[in-house]
Amino acid sequence: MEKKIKRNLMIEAAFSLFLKNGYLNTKVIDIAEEAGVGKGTVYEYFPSKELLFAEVFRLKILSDYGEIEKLIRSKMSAEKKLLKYVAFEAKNMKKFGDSLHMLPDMVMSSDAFKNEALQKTIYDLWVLRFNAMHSIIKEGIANGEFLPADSELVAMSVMGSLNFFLLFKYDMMPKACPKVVDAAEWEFESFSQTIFNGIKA
Amino acid sequence: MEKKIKRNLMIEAAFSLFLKNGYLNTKVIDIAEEAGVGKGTVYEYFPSKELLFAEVFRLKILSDYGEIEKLIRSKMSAEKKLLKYVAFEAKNMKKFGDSLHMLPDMVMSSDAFKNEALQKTIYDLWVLRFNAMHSIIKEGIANGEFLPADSELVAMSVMGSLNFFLLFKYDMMPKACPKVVDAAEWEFESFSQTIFNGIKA
Amino acid sequence: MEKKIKRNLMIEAAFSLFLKNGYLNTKVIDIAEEAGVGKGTVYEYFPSKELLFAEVFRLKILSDYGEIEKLIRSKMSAEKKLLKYVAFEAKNMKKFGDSLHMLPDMVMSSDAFKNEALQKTIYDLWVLRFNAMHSIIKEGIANGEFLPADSELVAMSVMGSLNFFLLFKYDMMPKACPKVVDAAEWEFESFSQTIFNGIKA
Amino acid sequence: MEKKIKRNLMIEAAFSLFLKNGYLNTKVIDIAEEAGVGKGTVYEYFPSKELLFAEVFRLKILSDYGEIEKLIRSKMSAEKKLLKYVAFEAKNMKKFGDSLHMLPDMVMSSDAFKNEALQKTIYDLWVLRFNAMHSIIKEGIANGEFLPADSELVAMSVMGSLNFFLLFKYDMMPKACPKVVDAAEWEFESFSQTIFNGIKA
DNA sequence: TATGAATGAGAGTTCATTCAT
DNA sequence: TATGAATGAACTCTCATTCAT
Repeated sequence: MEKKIKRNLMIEAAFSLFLKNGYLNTKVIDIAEEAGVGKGTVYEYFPSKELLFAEVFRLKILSDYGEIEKLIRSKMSAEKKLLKYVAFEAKNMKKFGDSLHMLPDMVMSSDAFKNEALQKTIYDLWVLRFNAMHSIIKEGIANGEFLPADSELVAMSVMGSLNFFLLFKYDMMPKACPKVVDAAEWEFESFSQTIFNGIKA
Repeated sequence: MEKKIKRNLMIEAAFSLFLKNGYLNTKVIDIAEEAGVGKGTVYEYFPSKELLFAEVFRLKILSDYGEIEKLIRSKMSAEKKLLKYVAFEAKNMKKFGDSLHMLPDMVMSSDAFKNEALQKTIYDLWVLRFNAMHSIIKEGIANGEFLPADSELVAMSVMGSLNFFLLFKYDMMPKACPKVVDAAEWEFESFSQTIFNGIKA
Repeated sequence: MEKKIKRNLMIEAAFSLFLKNGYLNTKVIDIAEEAGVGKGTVYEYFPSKELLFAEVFRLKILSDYGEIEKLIRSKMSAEKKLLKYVAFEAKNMKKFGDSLHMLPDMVMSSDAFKNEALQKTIYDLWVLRFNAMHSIIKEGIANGEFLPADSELVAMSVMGSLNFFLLFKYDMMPKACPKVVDAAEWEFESFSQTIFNGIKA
Repeated sequence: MEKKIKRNLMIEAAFSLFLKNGYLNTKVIDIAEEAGVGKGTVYEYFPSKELLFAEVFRLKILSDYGEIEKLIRSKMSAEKKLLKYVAFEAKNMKKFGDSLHMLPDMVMSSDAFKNEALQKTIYDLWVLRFNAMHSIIKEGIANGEFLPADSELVAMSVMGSLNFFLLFKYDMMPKACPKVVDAAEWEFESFSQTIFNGIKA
């Protein structure tokens, strides 16, 4: 039990530091100190910094997506599911708060990662999310809620739209062009309308 | 003239290596050797590896966006402009071929970059693209082609959709789930339909 | 304890090499090898080569000057104090033996040093020595042992005389004009006579 | 003739920069630019940076000491000669103005210099100065102006006193302890009194 | 089990000097 | 003769990982 606690301490420390400073700018010694353990101890629990990242990624990011499974299997309408999914992703983003340095490492496999398994893990998140979105879309098309179309294509389009909306809102825009974000108090519902109705008059 | 040629040689060498192996995995000596010059020569032309990247970014990525200005000012319908813009971005993606290791560095400012000017430059590309999309959308809404809505929100949504579509198609999906991509011969027109008409029946 | 020993090993190695070859001609790897440790180890104990020098300077040069305080506060006559001080400086010089390459770095802040704190430390030694000399002279003038005069001026004059005498005897002359030194077996007492009595008949 | 001018331009540029920034912090390209010539041109006139320094040293520092010869051979009293010599050295110091970074390189052979001939040249200046002082002292003792003593020892003592007085006043003290210098408007005559009369009451 | 001292491969950068033009 | 583009040896410092205690 003690062991589990110490392991968790390190996961949390790593998560917090990766988030705040990014993977490259977080040193193993920083993690050890933040967790209140010795540097060597990190290597008792994780084979390398990279695999520690993999574990952080799995536990702090991937794990949340368990909820999605339930959402997919629930009895709501596809539209309702889509709205819930959007809310879920928005919630995920928000929990990172202002420390989004990790995002690039999280959403795309940085070339700082040499470990192929880790690269795969990161890409797997995309598959997982894509599959979730895809099944909602497929269901909506099948039951007539959504316009008939290539479901994979639509899923990709919607997911892309969603992801960039979030990324833009929380990461890029604040850095690139702070004014835009402050000015617009975009609502997710409003965002959803565009998805649902398209842009054409 | 000679000097311009040698400079170009280095830019091309760097671009090619950054693209293939990523920024971190490309050493200055690699670039020098690829360009057929001495290591010191690289520093005669560029003050640092980071600023060489900045120049590669500016010349190989940003420069193409000059075309966009013309597109925006042309007399086409907003819908036509949007389709052209989508085609333009798709063409850009394609030119990277199969070597997309640089993409993460390109689309998001890697935490390997300490130079703030460089970080800004990368974010600026987002602003540039966003502004292009935004003016198309605004124009379409103004002339009744597009549904009335918050133009910034719609622009973001469409751009996100487009970007992820491209990124997915060319970078992530091939790695994460090769089958999906090979199977579906997604057409950009088809993609555009979803954007224009939404998904709701 | 072990740690103190290893630190000392490095200080001694650095001191010996700086002394023999000078600061610039001593590489960090040389110090590490001389101390029998790895290159990285040097950086575990000292933040930079320059700050290692600062530490060597502090421990091997500055520390000795603690004795001076005691001398100043003792109950001897000013003349006796002055003689003791001269002997003290001579002893310091002698301990460098024949390896005096470090002297220029020690007596004047080399332009190889960028660290301002280090430059200050080196200059501070001059202040320390000046102050010691100055208080001896002031005391001597006050109690009538020495001729009334501007005490700072006299202190500077005496100290300069002393320093160059030592420097000449041990560093410059042997290189510039070996014969002079070998021929003359200058005595410090004899030197002191000139200081005390002046040169005028 | 043209050639002589260009050579001089470089000497002056080098002198000025060595003086302001020190030998190590002056790059060959800086000298070339300051002199308004190409970098390669420097090497047409001087075999190396080090030997350029040697030339600067010879022309800008050593050359002045030609005057001394005349002083020595003149018919003044030894005391008068000594006073003149002190004034001469003071004048030399003053001409460096506030840019005294070069002093350490000038007065002691920096370990940045590998060239033995250069090291010898620098030490030779000491010999030259020592010999000048020595012959004045010897003369003074011989004709009864000065107290009988070991002339070499006295020469060394006086020269040291003088040198440090100047060095202290112009280089060290301003950096180490600016107040002392500003406060005391030391006069050279006053300094000479200490030399002549000693300090003993 | 926990530690942190020790390690050294590896990378970016500098700059005196060379040499083709 | 004058140039400045090209060079690469050399050096400091970083930090993930190891391993003796």
